Amino acid sequence: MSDTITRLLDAAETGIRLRGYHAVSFRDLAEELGIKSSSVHYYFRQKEDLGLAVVERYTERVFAALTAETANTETPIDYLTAFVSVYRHALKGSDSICLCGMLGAESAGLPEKLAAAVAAFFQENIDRIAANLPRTMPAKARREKATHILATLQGAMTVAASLKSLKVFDNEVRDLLASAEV
Amino acid sequence: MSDTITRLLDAAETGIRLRGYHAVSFRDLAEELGIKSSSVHYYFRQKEDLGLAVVERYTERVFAALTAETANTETPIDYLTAFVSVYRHALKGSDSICLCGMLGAESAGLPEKLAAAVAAFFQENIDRIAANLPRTMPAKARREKATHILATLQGAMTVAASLKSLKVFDNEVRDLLASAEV
DNA sequence: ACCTGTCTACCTACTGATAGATAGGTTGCC
DNA sequence: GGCAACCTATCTATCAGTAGGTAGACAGGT
Repeated sequence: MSDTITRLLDAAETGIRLRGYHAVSFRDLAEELGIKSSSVHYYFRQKEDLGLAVVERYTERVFAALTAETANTETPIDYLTAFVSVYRHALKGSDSICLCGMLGAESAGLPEKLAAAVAAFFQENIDRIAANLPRTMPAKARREKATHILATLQGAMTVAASLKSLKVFDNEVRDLLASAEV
Repeated sequence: MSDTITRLLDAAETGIRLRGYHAVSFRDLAEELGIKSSSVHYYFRQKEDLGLAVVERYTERVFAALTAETANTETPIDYLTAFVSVYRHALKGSDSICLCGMLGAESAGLPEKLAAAVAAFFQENIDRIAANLPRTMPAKARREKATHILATLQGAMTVAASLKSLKVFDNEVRDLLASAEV
């Protein structure tokens, strides 16, 4: 993948995660990269294409990290701990919330395909968590618990970002893990 | 308060909660009301002023509802149940997330005062919840638990909105209340 | 000769914002 | 009572700036 595309995706991702989809413009991205906005259109015909590419790359990256981090976990609690640490790492590194946490909030104002990609990201997260909850729980309960865990994670990032406190996120997560010790 | 101001605040609040601050424009608001965008500026000199007014009114309304709903609760679990139902009601009525859930996510891209007002809203929520957790818990633990509850609530709304499922929110909340029975 | 990546130059639509006009209502004073 | 002054709520017209998007030229590498 060309360097410009990577830099473009990086800048767009950062912008969306910090300020939202509608606050990111081709001109700003171009300026950040030292090129012209028409050159951005060379790579991404429409803004929607760029947004889709950002979500796609993000989804792949997160799931790759999730797969790697949780590879050697044995108990549900180990799995969750590893799972959560992936998100914490993301929050810590960039001081911004989950890309899909932002886009999920904005979803009513997004192009349909983009909103669908975000929903798919959430669903996949839920499925993965559910699959690693104790086998003793009924499938439905696992799904619901998994949704709860994802929602808490997303909400923790939002509240932590607003209150500008990474500690808020950590406390969240501790509570989450404690309550998961079924 | 003049009818136009009320309608303006209503339209702005709906727009922000559905699509975000940056996706709301004076022209769209004006058109919705059947007036000109310059007339919107008559009431709110700058967009920031409008945003501030929306947050202010929302804050007052939510806390008034919270105060009323939780007035006759006795146990912490009763309090939390009532607390959560205020948010559920809001979600159900409008199919949109908490105003401050949206603005909190966008906070890095908002005028400073607006971001501060949103943070204050979160803090007040946390304080109220914490004050109604069991007295047996140490103050610090109560603060953290309260933050956890608020974050879950906010996250549940975001995920529910993206997956277009009110049920997601209900499952969240059930889990939340279950885990709160200390 | 073609392809890649970038540029200049431009378009239309929309942004938040301002100036100045207007019509109608209210107030205060002689 | 009548009139001047002011206020309210709206308008028209306009601004500079920015949005996303397009067409066509051009340089360099294959």
